[in-house]
Amino acid sequence: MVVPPTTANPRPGGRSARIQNSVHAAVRTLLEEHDRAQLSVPQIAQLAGVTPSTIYRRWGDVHELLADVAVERLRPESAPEDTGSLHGDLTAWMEQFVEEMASPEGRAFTRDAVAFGGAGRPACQCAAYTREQLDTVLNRARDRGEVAPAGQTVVDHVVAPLMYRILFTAETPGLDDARALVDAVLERANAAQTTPTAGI
Amino acid sequence: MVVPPTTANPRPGGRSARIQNSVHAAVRTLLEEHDRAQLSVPQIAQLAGVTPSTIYRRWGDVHELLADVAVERLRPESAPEDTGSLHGDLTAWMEQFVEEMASPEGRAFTRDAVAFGGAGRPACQCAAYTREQLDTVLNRARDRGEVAPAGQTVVDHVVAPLMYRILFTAETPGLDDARALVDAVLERANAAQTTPTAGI
DNA sequence: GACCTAATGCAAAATGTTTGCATTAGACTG
DNA sequence: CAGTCTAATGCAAACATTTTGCATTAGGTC
Repeated sequence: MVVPPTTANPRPGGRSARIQNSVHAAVRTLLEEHDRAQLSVPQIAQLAGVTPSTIYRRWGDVHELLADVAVERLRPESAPEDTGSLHGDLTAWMEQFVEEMASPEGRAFTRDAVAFGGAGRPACQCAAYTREQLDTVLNRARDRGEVAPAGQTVVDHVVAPLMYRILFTAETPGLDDARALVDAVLERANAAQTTPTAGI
Repeated sequence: MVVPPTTANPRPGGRSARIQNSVHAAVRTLLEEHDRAQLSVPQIAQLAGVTPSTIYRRWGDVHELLADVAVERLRPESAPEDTGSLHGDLTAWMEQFVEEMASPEGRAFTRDAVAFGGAGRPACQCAAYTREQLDTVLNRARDRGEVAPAGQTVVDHVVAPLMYRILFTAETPGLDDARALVDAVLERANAAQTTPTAGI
């Protein structure tokens, strides 16, 4: 195996794209019923109507294919909703995020994305999606004149704790966890603004 | 495949233990030179001096074996060092933690542990190790009469942000990142103690 | 419309995985 | 300490998956 091109699609218009869609669809279908552990390339190939060797050549192995499907699945479909305030926007977005990620399917897809970390691509892509959505919310707030924490701060103290629970513990974070973390980070941002350079 | 017993060892005294050690050692050896992707069970079996079927029966597949090795590798070897103060203890421990986890090998082992999440065992075990070490440090501080944040708080706001960077981004968190997060969480704990029920 | 490249299908070869059965290590009992 | 019993291992054959060379085809380019 050399370097499988994965998602990058040199000929997006034609057969390659059709096959990619077909294979992705087959994987999603099979995942609904079968366990991940007993998901085979020949099986996927048959449902997708392609030869196994095609899958091996394009994706390398099942895990890279799963990671590819996971990234597609975890890509946000729309911009975060505008509720009129930072607190509202962030709460709404994080609630949706947790609901999506903490579900059994979300957890599994996230693990798929993390697991194949060769060059760190799939997981990085997911983190980039998240960061993009957050920055949209935060910039919108700044445009309104609200005080907004840095994007990195929100990732560190809201997203990261939730993802840690999802990946490393058996517990399922709930909407209330998300809300509490959002409240805390915004409270701190406001406190820091009210008392600038608090330490000196 | 039914339910591979994995690490649980009904007969810890004898041959089973020898074989487990031998196989683990073989995996660690092979990982030093070969890429994870081209690591095969027959190869491991040969180096360990066992039959492939033994590995399949005990571990199920390569990934579960890798996860098993990862958990062993990520198990702390000793109690956190006592530097005389919470700030010192926590800083020292987190520095060591980051150094261990952010290295290429640490990242890879962590991914292995997270990837095989069937019942969530391997990753949970790692999180439990971390929590245990943290609680040791925090309880030690409380015994000294120091103000210490809750273990969950430290996990959420120090460990989680670091792990998020390790798993989801290309960046390598440094010792300074760890120190900054520790400083911040302790500062907040002290502030909360100084001004109890700040909100009311 | 003719050419050119890269992706696909096909089939054979190589490799990896599973399984039934015999054997052995080690635990337990008296 | 010997006898017995259980579960783990080895072995080898059956089975499945993965790789690879070659012919073909889709689709982009001039």
